[in-house]
Amino acid sequence: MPELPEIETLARQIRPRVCGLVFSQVTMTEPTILKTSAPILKKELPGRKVQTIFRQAKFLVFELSGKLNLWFHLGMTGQLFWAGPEFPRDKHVHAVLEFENSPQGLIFRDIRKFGKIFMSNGRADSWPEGVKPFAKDPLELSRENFIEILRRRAGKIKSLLLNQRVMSGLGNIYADESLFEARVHPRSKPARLSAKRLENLYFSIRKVLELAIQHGGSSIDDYIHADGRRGDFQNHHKVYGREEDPCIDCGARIRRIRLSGRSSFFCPHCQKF
DNA sequence: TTAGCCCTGAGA
DNA sequence: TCTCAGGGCTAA
Repeated sequence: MPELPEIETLARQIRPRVCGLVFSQVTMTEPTILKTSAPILKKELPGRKVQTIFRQAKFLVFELSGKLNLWFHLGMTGQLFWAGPEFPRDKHVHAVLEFENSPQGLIFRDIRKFGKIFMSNGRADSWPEGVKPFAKDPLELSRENFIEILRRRAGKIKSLLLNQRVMSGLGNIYADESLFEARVHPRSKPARLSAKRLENLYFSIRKVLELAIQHGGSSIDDYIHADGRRGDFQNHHKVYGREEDPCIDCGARIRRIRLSGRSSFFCPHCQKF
């Protein structure tokens, strides 16, 4: 569930706390989370300084001294937060990253274990081995690029928005919210939508993402901030999770359909093909 | 393009 | 005990 706004929020919160710190000790208890061997990570991280932290697609990337980079993907239920030794190490805590001269460290906790930690060498923006590069996100894309990318694809608009090789950053929640904002039906085919409507969708996506970042993301089940607080944007969802509720615009009942194996919430009256 | 898989907790 | 939630990968 952590999508672009949630990862961006985390990056902004973790950056001022962690940049400049030097890793001291690393504890890994769940091998499936780690896409780099635990012994290598335990050996490589201590002594390295965190230089920058940024978001790339739905990944949180730490650029370290000595041309080493640490990539986090939170999957569905992943949490990365700043806590001291008093925080209970329950069975869902899979990694603890500690720093020199700091009583607090970073805890990686993930109930469903869809999250992953990767390591890469060289430039911070070069993708880790074994990860097929993700596409640009809608905040990076120009309006012209956005329209061109969608127009040359077959398939339904919602499925394309969820496909991280088409564009990255959107997940089920923000795809539904953006399509509602643009009044576009999730089963629409982009090739059949006018340039004007695609342009409208482009600006709707950016508006929804930026508003969600301002609200610190959405906390539905597990997503929390680096300090343990929750995001607020779930209170502003207009269609996601609102099946049978009245549309805030026209009063029609919000419907739910299955698309790409995911629930899609939309207003059958407002959202047109 | 779609189905199934990974995974766990919540709710029926 | 069964079903559902879904990010991203793989196989058909």
